[in-house]
Amino acid sequence: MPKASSKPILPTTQAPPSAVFYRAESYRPEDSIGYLMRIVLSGLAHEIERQLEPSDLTNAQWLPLLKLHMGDGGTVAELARGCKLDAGAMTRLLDRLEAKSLCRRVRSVADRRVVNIELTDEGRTAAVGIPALLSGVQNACLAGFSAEEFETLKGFLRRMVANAPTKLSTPSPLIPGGPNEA
Amino acid sequence: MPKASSKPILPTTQAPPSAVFYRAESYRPEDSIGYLMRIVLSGLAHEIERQLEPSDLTNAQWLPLLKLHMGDGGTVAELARGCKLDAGAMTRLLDRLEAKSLCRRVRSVADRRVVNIELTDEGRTAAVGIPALLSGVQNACLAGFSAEEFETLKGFLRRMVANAPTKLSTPSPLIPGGPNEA
DNA sequence: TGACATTAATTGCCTAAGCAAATAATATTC
DNA sequence: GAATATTATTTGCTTAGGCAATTAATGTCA
Repeated sequence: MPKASSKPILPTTQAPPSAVFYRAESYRPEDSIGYLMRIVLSGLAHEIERQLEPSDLTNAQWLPLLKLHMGDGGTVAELARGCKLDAGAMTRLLDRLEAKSLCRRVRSVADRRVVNIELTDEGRTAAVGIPALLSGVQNACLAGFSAEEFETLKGFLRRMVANAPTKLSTPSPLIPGGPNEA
Repeated sequence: MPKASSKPILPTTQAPPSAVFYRAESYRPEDSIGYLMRIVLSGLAHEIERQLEPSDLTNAQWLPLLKLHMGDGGTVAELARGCKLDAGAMTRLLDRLEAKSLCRRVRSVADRRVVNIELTDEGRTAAVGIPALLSGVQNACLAGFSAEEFETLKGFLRRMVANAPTKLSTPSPLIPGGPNEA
């Protein structure tokens, strides 16, 4: 028998322990920023999906569609990078978009490895409404916030992104090699 | 052929439009709080999963294990509610925990419909380290924050939770009467 | 008591995302 | 120029979550 977890979890003290806001002895999940952000995000996702219903899009599908519409990536690999998804996941996501006639695959002639993704007319129609939808949902989420609080919040979030273990955080921006040239 | 999305998305103006921080014309995904929170959360999840590796737990599995350890829910339905998961998802999650000998199912004698979930010794061993792990990861995420900024951030998040469309946000507290917002 | 409703848990079917391997096309290097 | 490396895409396997239907046990009520 493989026996799963015989040894306890190591503390692994890894990052600058500058701040000590949470302690094991008094830890309560519902006070944690992870828990709170999870609830906010799932609420946003739920509402976005609800409003997307008439256009037959899911919460996972609007981002690649929007990227395509903004001209920000036109191949599987570019879209996967832009949406921070696995290439395989993007392939299957595009399968579903293609099945709904929202986009089509066109094999590149310049480099026959790449597949260019093009929006269909239906795809364009579905895409144009997305920014308004996202704006509305997020504005509703920020009801009661002042402009200053909004800026403060974004600053906090950006600082947390910067603290993230340089993993999946941003495609390339602040990594050794070079800043965001994309 | 059903033809997916012939009609554009309706604005659906739904909530108090008190704040207008995002506009369709100038919408940029990477400035949105949803995008930023998604990056922070996925960074947290990634690091948690990395540190959970030696204990053979996944990011989806530590919460029910912790709930069980804290005595916060001992049946499938209670755990599903506490983790804001579908009952079916919880059943299968427990299948995987049970396969790793971290918990076991015990049919209740008082009400033979319910299944009581009990931690095994291995499950308890795996659970005790979780609060320290979560505290460490989230403290690292908050590196550079002052105590006051930390409180401000939590306040912002709680206000966004309250603004969420009373869906999935909190299990039941304020649903029957109506929305909690002013 | 007996028909009906409710609840708990499970299962099947779907979307979804990660990882690894396979395949095909292009680059690089000797 | 041929062997090798790299890149783009796809596919199989896994965990994961939502929704709907099913089954079993318990409550309700006329």
